[in-house]
Amino acid sequence: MELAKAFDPKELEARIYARWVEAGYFAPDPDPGRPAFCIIMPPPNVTGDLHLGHALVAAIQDLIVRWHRMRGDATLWLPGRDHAGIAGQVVVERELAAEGKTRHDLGREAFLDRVWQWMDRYGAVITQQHRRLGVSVDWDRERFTMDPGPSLAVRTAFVRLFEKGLIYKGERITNWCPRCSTALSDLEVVHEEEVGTLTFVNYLLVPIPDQKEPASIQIATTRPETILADTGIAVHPDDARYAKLIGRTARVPSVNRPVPIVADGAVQPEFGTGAVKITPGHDPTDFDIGQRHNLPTVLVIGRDGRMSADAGPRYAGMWVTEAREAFVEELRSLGLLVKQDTHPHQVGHCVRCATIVEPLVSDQWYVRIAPLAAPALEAVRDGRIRIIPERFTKVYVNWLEHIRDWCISRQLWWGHRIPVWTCADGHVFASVDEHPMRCPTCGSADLEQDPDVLDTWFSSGLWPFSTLGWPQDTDDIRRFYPTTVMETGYDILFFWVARMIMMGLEMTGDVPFRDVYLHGLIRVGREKMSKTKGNVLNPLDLIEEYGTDALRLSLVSGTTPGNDTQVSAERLEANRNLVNKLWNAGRFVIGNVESWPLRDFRGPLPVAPGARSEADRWIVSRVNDVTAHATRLLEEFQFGEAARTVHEFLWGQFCDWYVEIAKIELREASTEEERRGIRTNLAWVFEHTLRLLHPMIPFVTEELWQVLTSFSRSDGIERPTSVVVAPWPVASTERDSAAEKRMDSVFEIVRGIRNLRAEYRVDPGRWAPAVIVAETDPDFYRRMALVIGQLPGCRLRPIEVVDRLDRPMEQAAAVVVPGVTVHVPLAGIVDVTRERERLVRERADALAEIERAETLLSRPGFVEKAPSEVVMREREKLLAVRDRLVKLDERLASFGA
RNA sequence: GGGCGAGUAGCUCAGCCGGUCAGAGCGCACGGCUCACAUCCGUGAGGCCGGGGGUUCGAGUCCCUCCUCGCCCA
Repeated sequence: MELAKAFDPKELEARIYARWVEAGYFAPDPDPGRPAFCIIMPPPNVTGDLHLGHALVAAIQDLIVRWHRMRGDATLWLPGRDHAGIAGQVVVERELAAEGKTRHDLGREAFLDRVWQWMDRYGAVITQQHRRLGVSVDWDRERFTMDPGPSLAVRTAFVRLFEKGLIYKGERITNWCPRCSTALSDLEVVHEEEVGTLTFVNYLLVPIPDQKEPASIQIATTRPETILADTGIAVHPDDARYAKLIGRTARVPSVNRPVPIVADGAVQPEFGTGAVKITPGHDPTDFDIGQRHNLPTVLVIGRDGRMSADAGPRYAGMWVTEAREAFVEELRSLGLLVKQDTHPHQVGHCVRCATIVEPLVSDQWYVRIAPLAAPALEAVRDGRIRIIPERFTKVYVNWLEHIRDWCISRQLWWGHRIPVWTCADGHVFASVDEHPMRCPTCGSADLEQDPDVLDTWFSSGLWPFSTLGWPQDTDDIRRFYPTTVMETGYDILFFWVARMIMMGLEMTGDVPFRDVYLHGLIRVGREKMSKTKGNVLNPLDLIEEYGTDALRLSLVSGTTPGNDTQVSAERLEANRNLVNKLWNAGRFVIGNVESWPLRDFRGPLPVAPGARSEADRWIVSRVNDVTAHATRLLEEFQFGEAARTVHEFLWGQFCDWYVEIAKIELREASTEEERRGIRTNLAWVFEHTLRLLHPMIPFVTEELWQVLTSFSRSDGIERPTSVVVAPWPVASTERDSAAEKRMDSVFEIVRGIRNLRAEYRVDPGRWAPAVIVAETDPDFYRRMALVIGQLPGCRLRPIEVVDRLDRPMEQAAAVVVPGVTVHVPLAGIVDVTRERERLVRERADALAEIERAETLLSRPGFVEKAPSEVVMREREKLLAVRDRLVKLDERLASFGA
């Protein structure tokens, strides 16, 4: 088998993915005995290409899903797409605009046809992109929010809420986007600080004949143009300055409307003058105050963002900002303008188009949210749903405790049409039936459906169960609901996660998922990635350049739960290198394994005891440790740490040490039996590593796994046909601490030798003789001598191993570790003065360490209060370093110091 | 105004329940084409773990406080 010298992802990714799909690995195992594991993928908006954020979702979820599949769970990862509501309509409108048309030119039906065309086209693009990312989703269960199933779920949910009285229509203050020409929910308004103007205005009071009272009251406002719609003035009830004015009547400037001065606790006495104008028609807070005091509502701004006819002929038709200036001029001419101060304040913008949102009263559909929020709070508080990282629980709770009713109607064409009809006689009813024939009240067949559509997030809220077939009682619902993990970005905790929990509990009576894992946002440089900033990295470009595995590894390994993460060329390069390292380690292993008696994936291979060197036992022990460690980290959702753990094992232990040692042992082995033992161990360890890495880097691991296992296909034993469905490794043997201790000592010696050669600038090609004085464990060092001498950077030959030094070693440098001293007589190279300096330096280090340990051990309370293992470890350390000090002093003495 | 997060080697960041946790990658310096890999190998330099106070035998790791930056909510 010839494997390319460098890993080339392009050639094999598509081939491997196609095989996976064809083999049906991504469908959940039908065996009812297996535990069910399910993730519903957050459906990407079908408005354009996938960006890196989607790639992050794919990488993390695929990691979780592949891991569970390998653990033997019946695993379902269900993919989907979202119709994107406003965003979906906007992209098509933009396309139309390029043709000089608006949606009204086409009419509702033809426009919707155009949107569907777009959705089909981009739906296919997104699917293709997901395939490139290697997602192990069950494509047969893919869902689109506008499919018949999810649409039926939407109508069903709506009707249920409607009939329970939890959906109502009302004239309420609404966030209105004049550009999108639709209502928005509170969440779709983003507040940004802008420098505005605070305008102070005098309102004349209607005089009371006998009293000498102030003639006017002064208010402050950031929106003077809405004075035209004022229907009241409010002050704080405890504000002594205005106590006497409560109940009086003031006249609205310009229009001279008489309005009451009311007391309301919502007024902030320290803001402005402490008196505020009340405009229920155009301000949410004022609307509430107006409700409390029965103030009428006047509207002076229309849905197009211009002043309406009710603003009077002088202002009608003006843009709001124009009217503001003009009206201030009028105030000035009336002598009622006091002053204007600059004033930074928060201004709401449409989340989609950044247009300034106009709060105005309009007739919209709302979900009465309190009855839904209470159980949703309870589910998280009592632990039925766990949010990871835990700190977001507080954010979630805080939001739900202060939530307002949810405006769900949108004045759009694209989306789920509100399933409410009105008959000719004015009876209003909701119906699950898409085309009800008659009014259930009067039987009239003259029905008209509400023209509006629902907020996209309404259908998203049903996603964990609408995708599984709800409201029908399907096998999937029974098996996979509640789903197991909801994995998504923390930025849609409110938009989506909270609503799924509310809707799930209301509709199904059960939580929609057990664990919510929130990942951070991808940043490029300092900034959040966004199309408007133009810093969007296209994952497909990165895949072209670095390969899918490297991209995915960069995304998961750079990740800490809930924290934002940066993607950079350096990181991608580093991970591409890691993938290539694995590839080449694979080439080495595969090149050494002609036939591999692979018996059992779960247990350790039976290996002839004589063939098992300390190195073999050490690396097996390490595998078990890293397996246990990585598994635990995955269970804790610590994906980044898990990736780093396996990385360190692969590169820092397997490649740097075990492979290098194995090369030497293979060369030096005297029997074929021994060689087979080493090769078997190499293959065993490497195969384990491939499985540990597969959820993170599926392609390269699959390719190597296939080649590696292809050697063992002729023994008639049935095995997994892919690493995708191979079992997740189980740490099956105990740590071999004796082997680990011995090998650690070898590593320390080797590092010392390398350091010594580097420091003396010994010609790298030159071989030097050495004497190993092993006071402890001399037999082991006799076995290891050839290995030590041949490891990269050592070049020691010949090596003599003795258990005590019987002659003086002059002109030699020495590496001193506990129990062992390696003398390297580098005749003519070792500079006596330098070597003495080096030893003095090391002696100082040892002394410092001794002092540290002694101080620690003698500190009052330490021995009594610290755990005994810690104390023991420190004592051992102290003994070892003392021994080292003795050896160093002996060496120094030989230099006459 | 409330809440959250971050501040650790030149850069980007890990450090879970306090006790080799002072680390990784990149960068830098020096030396190597060693039969898996120069997308590599070896060696090395570099950090009062934002400031101050406290708890503890022991604190990047817990508590308080302050400073800087970022985010969310109102």
